Amino acid sequence: MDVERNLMKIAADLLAHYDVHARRLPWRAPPGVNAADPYRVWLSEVMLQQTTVAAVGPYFAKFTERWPTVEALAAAEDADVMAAWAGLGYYARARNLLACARAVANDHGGVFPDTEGGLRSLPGVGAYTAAAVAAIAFGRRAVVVDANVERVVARLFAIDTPLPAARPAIRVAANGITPDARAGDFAQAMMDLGATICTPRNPACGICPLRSDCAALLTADPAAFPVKAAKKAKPHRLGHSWWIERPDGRVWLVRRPAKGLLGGMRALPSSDWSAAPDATPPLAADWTSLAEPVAHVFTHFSLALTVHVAHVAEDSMPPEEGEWWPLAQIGEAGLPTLFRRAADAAMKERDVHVH
DNA sequence: TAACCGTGGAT
DNA sequence: TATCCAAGGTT
Repeated sequence: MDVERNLMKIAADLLAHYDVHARRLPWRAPPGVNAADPYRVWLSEVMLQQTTVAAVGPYFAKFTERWPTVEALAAAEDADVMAAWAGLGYYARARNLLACARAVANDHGGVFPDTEGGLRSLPGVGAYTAAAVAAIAFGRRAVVVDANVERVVARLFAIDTPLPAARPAIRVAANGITPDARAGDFAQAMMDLGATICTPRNPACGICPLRSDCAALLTADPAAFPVKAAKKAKPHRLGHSWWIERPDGRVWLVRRPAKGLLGGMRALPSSDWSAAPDATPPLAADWTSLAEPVAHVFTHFSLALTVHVAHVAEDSMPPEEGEWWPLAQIGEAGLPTLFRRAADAAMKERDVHVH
C-alpha cells in the first residue's frame, strides 16, 4: 500500500474514533462548536504540564471563575495567584502564567498571538504548548508532541531508540501523520488515546482504533515502547522547619525566594535541605520537636522535614521578613503541600497538648 | 545538555 | 513500599 495513503489513514481512523469517544473536558469546546476560547485553552495547557487531568479539574474551575479573562488574570495580585496555585506544583508555572497574562494584556492588546511562533515567545510557553494552542484554539496545523504522542508514535512505528535520543525521529513521524485539517482535534485525539487506551502499562490494544496500523502490536511486547533511559536514584535530604505561634492564634509565615524550589510561595521558616542542614532556630524560644518528621518526595530528592514548635510572646518578632498569619485562615495562606502537611502536623500536636 | 522543578494516583 | 508517570519549560 502507498505509504502516504497509509499515514493519512491513521489520522482518519483516529479522528473517526475521536468523534465518538472524545472526553468531555471543561476546557474543550462542546461538540459542534469549533472555536475554543484561547484563554481557556492556554490556561488548561499550562496547568496540564506534567499534571493529570484529575488534578487540574478543580484548579481550572477555580481560576476561570475568579479570573474569567486574560485581562482579569493580568490584573490579579501576585500573592493571590500563587496562593490559588498552591498544591498544584511546579510553581514556576504560576509565575510564568502571570507574566504571560500581563504580556498578552499589555503588549498584545489582550489578544493571544494566533501563530506557533508568536505563542512560543510568551513566558512559560514552550514548543509543546505553542503547538497545542495554535492547533486547538486557532485551527493551525501544528505538530503537537507531548508524552502521550511520544508513546503512541513510538509504538505505531516501533521506534526502539531510547528516549530522549528518539525525540527527533518521533517528531518526524508525528509530522507525517498530522493532518492539514483538524490538527487540533487530531492532537487531542492522540492525547486521549494515550491517556485511555495506549497507556504506559497494559495498553488496551484490543480496542485501539489504530491497531491495524501499529508496528509495536506485531512485536512480543507493545508496551515496551518507548524505550527509556534508566533513571537516577533520588538522594535523601534532611531539613528543619519552625512553627512559631503567638497567644493570639497567629503563626509566623515567610515567603520563599522568587526562584528555585517552591519559589515565590508562602512557607514556614526553614533550614536548607541537605545531608546536614543548619538546625539553628530563627529565634530563641522553648522549642519542642515533633517526633515524626514530615516525609515528602520532590522531583529530584526526597525530604525528611523535622518540625519544631514554639509558643512565643505577643510582642515577639522573628528576625527575617514575614507575617503573622491567623491560624483560623491557615487554609487560605496558599502553602505548598510540604508546608501544609508540616502545619497540619504542628497543629495536631498542639491539639494533643491542649486536650 | 542535563539538571532543576511538585504532587498525587496507579501499580 | 517503591517505582513510575503525567497535555514540559527554563537555564
